[in-house]
Amino acid sequence: MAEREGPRPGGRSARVQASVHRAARDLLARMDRAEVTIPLIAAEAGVTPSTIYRRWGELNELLADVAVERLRPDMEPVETGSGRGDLLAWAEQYAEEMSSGIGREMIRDVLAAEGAAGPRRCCGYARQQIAVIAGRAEARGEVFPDIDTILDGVIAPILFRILFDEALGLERVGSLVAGVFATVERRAA
Amino acid sequence: MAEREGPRPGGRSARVQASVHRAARDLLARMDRAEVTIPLIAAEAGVTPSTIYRRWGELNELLADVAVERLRPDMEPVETGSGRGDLLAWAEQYAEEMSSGIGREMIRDVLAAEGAAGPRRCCGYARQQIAVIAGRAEARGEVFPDIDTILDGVIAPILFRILFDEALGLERVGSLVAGVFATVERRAA
DNA sequence: CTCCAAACGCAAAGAATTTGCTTTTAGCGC
DNA sequence: GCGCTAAAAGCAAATTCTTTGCGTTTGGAG
Repeated sequence: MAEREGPRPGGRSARVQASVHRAARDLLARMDRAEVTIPLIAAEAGVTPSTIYRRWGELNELLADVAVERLRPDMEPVETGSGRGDLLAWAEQYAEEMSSGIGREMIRDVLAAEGAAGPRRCCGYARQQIAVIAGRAEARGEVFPDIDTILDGVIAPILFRILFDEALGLERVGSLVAGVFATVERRAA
Repeated sequence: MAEREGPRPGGRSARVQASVHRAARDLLARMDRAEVTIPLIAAEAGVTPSTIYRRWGELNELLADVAVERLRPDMEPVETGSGRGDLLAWAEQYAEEMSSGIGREMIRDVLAAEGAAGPRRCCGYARQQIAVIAGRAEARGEVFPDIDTILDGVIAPILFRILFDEALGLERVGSLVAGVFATVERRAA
């Protein structure tokens, strides 16, 4: 589906990356995020710290890398029979995953890294999933909101509240979905 | 207006905090963000590093502290004659400030810190400013959207795009404002 | 099979962080 | 005013993390 960014699979480089990623995930699960250091991860992964420093530069970059990978959706949105139902189900699950403690931390890790590549990829993941739902809706001949409208009207508030305020409850997520549909349906009429 | 959180003004503690904040701001303006370290800030501020370590713990916390302070609005939203005009003007300025390089960095600094206190305060700043606009509109007897509606419908997309995608242009900000007004006006009719 | 470039390990040097102890300072009761 | 006290800062040693030079290993290409 998407092309890998790293080195060819199977090489030494790929093995090291995999074991470092796994070590980081394990340590994050086992101890407080503030206690995790590069030397620790290196020891857990069975490599020397300098290897990690040379590849990732600093802890934030590595953790961001790990977080982006964990944030990648591992399945297609469930089908409920209608585009609106699909979107609601997917958005509710998205909101729940993201507002969990671990989800919140992953978002922060992604945002804390240097460039904008990580956040963009995460945005791309959401866009992709919504595109799948939109495609199915279109195939059924339904009216369905523009993807950017959904990003602004549903995803943005969910993430904004998680990051800056307090996570939205499921019923508020439902209202957001209702909102983007109300606008598009009114426009279609 | 709001009570200070720090120690009493005028004490030694307050002087140290002020000089450290100023030193951090100066250094951030003068050099790359990745080059700024606690020992550097300490030297610039004329204190020992251990003072900073004891008070803030780590660089992120200090920078978040500085960023939150810089993000605090320093004036009331300008008056344009209508609530909608006020909101549009304020939102456009907000979007511009936040999407500038320095604004983006400050947001990231705030989000990178440990607790949720910093982000909440930033959200509170926006809420406060919007409340001022809403109050003026109400005094004129206008229909005006709920503050949370504006947070979700205008602020959230602005920040979401800055953080995860690409900053919105001014005309898109205008669309967002139009959107929340369309909904509330339709409801009022 | 041999060579090459990329990536890793090792270890020393350099920088940041932590910590115990001492000294300073601002506020408080007398 | 005058000490007294608790909080905060300075200092310096110990620890931990980060950077870097150099030799070695490894996987792939010719």
